This record gives sequence, structure tokens and C-alpha cells, in this order.
Amino acid sequence: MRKISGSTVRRLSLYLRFLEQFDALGKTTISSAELARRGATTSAQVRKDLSFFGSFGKRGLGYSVPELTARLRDILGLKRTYRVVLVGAGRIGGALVQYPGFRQRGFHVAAIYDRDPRKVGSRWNGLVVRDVRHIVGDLKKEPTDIAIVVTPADAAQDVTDQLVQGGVKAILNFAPIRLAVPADVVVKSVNMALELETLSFALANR
Amino acid sequence: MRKISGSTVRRLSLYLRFLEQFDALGKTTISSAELARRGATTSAQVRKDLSFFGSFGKRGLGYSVPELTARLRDILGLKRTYRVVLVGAGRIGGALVQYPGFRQRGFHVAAIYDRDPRKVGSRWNGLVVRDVRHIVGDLKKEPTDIAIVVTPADAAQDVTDQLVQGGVKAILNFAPIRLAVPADVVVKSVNMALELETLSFALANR
DNA sequence: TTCTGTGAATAGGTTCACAGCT
DNA sequence: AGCTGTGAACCTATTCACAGAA
Repeated sequence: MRKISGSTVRRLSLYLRFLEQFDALGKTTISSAELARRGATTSAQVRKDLSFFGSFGKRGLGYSVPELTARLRDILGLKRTYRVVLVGAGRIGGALVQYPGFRQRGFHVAAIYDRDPRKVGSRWNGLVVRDVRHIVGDLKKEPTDIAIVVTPADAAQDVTDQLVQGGVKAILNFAPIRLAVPADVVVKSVNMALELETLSFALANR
Repeated sequence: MRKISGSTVRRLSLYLRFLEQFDALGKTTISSAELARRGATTSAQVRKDLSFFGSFGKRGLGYSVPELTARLRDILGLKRTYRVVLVGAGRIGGALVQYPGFRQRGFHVAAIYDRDPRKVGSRWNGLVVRDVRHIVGDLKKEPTDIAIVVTPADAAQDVTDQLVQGGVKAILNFAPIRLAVPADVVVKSVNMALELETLSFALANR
């Protein structure tokens, strides 16, 4: 497939949310202009984004809400559910385990790991925290595509190596380091402090 | 000032982190190539990013670590501390209140608000949760530049309007809606489910 | 007539490559 | 000799504008 930019993918996710909202309102048809207004972009951008994957609209009419919803879910890989493991039973980990947005979208946090013996065995949102030393064995028994790394920086690379060894193919990383992974593994890093710094930059440079 | 792209700002934040690490190792000088290696970019990119703000290096030598650190802290608006208020005393709010990365960078979470009477009055990391109805009055007494919105979607716009009324100029938004704000207020939205969807897209389109 | 789909034009961001300072 | 600073070249993303389907 042709190379799709990250910003296109993010917009597709947004369009999908808007479509779900439109569907809830009982609308059956939507134009690129309406999607654009919601997404703070342009109608041409919406049409271009969609055009990378085919032509789903009807000229003079717009897009069928249920049809485009289905196509976007398909494009974004959301027609299936994902088993997700979470490594790091700290505050952020705890918040993510019960984050409703994940389950709604088919991302099921199925296991939590930590290295701290005081945390191992405790319950988090119905899941028993397991010792991280079991992780490779567990992953081999229960194939898992996605992991969320919420460990301190010093543990993150080691954990990542074990995740890769266990067959994980995508990692959402909250640790403030760049993770080294083989070419067939995708990493997406989120860094809250960095987000705040884009704000302080904006405040300082008005 | 000339328009600086978001990706340049993000890279500057990263360079600052690397510089701090180099400083801790006792290095006093660093080349654009070394910064590039750490940041998974190119030396030309590093130099170009810096060149928007001046010329801080010495030809043949590289950059002085303490000097460039100071310049970046200045550029990113990190020479001062920021009073930050957090709205929404849920799981994610709780995790963010004690997130060490914020305080390290000079972002001080100084107050937490919630609308739920059962949460109001409880203690979170040493702070007493206040009723959100006091927020405008509090902000007028204690001018605050940055707010973090961690409420459910249905409350986020209302809270945002109050923050703006109270003089907040930058908002880090975790609620899954686009916030409407006046032109002089910056909003940066973070959406975890959307990040996971970029991963499922990558898995589905290999 | 309305709104899509898409080449062409434009804008924006990245990389190249080299002159010039240390 | 080594590494910066920066125009120019290149590449990618967005916007324009219009032909064509409903």
C-alpha cells in the first residue's frame, strides 16, 4: 500500500468518532464539509484522506454514515479486538487499565505486570498484577499484539526486549526514552511533559 | 517571530532532555550529529531547528552544553515556573497530579477541581479537591497560565469557558472533544485511544 | 445542482551540500 | 580538519479548482 502519513491516520480516527456521533443523531448521510467542520480541517483534506483508500462517497450527496463508518473501522484495523498487556502498575498504569476509551474501541487490557514484589499479586480493576519475569512465557501462551509500557525509564528498554521476544508487534510507550525495536515492531511514544512544553513554548513566544 | 512548526518545538524539547543527560555525564560540548543520533533525526535537522532562534554553536567544535541548555530553556519558556490547575479528580487526574515529569520541568499543579461532591474536600497528593464552582474566583485571585482538563467530554467545554474567563492561556486537554477557545488561548489535546488506533492501523496495514 | 474525486498548484518541512568560522 | 549555519534542492502535505457522477 502507498505510504500514508501519520496525520492522515489521526484524522481518519477523528472522522470515525464524528461519524459515530452523527449516527447516534440518526443522520444517515454526511458531506466532507460537515466532517471538515467538526475536525477543524477542510473538505478537500477529508476527501483526499479518504481517497487514499478508495472512493466511498456519492457525488452530489455525500457519504453514507454507516458505510463510511464500516470502511474506516476496517482501514484502522478496528474490526477485531486486541489483547493488550500493560507493564508498570503505577499511577498512570492504574489510570489506563480502567480507561473506558480503550475497551470501547476493542482494546482489551488482559494482563498487568510489575517488578515490585509489593505490587505483584494485588488486584487492579479485577486483574491480578503478575511478576514481570513471567511475561515472555505468558505472551507465548497468549499471543498479544499490543503492549503499553508505563515503567520508569531505566526499566523500559529491558521490558521492551522481553515484549518483542514474546511476539508483541506494537508498543504504546509512556516512558521518557526512545525504545529500540526491530523493524517489524511499531512504537508510539507519548510524553506528557513534552506536551506541556509545547504549551509553555506557545506562551513564551506570543 | 517567524512561524515555528510543532515538530520543531517537540524536537527542541527532546534536545533539551539529551543535553541534560550529557551534562550529567560531565560532557561540556556536543555536536549536532550527537544530538541527532539520540533524537533519531539528522544533524542538518538539528542545526536547522536551532537556526530559527539564532546561532549558538562554534564551527569546528559544536555546542556548549550549558549554554545550549540555557538557550533551549529560554526558547521553550522554561526559565520560569508555571502554576497549573487540574480539573477532574478521576483516575487520570490523580495520575497526573503526582507525575514527577511536570514538577521537574517547573509545572506546579497548585489546585484540583471536581464537580462531584463526594470528591470535593478529599486530599490528592497533599491538595484538597475544590468544588469546580469556585474556579473562576480562585483563578482571579491566583493568576494561572496553564490548566489541564481531565473531565468527561460533556463537562469539558463548560469547564474550558470558565478557565478562559479566569484568564487561563493554555490548556492541556484529555477530554475526547475539540475545545472552542478564543484565539489567544492555546489548546493541546491528548487522546490515548487515538494513539492506540495509530498502532492498530499500523498492524492492519503491514 | 450538489458534492465527490483527483490532477495541478502551492505551501511547508526536510535534506543536501558547501562556504566560512574556529 | 572539523563542525556550524544556511541557501538551494528536494520531498511531502495541503489546498485549489474543476470535470464528472448522482
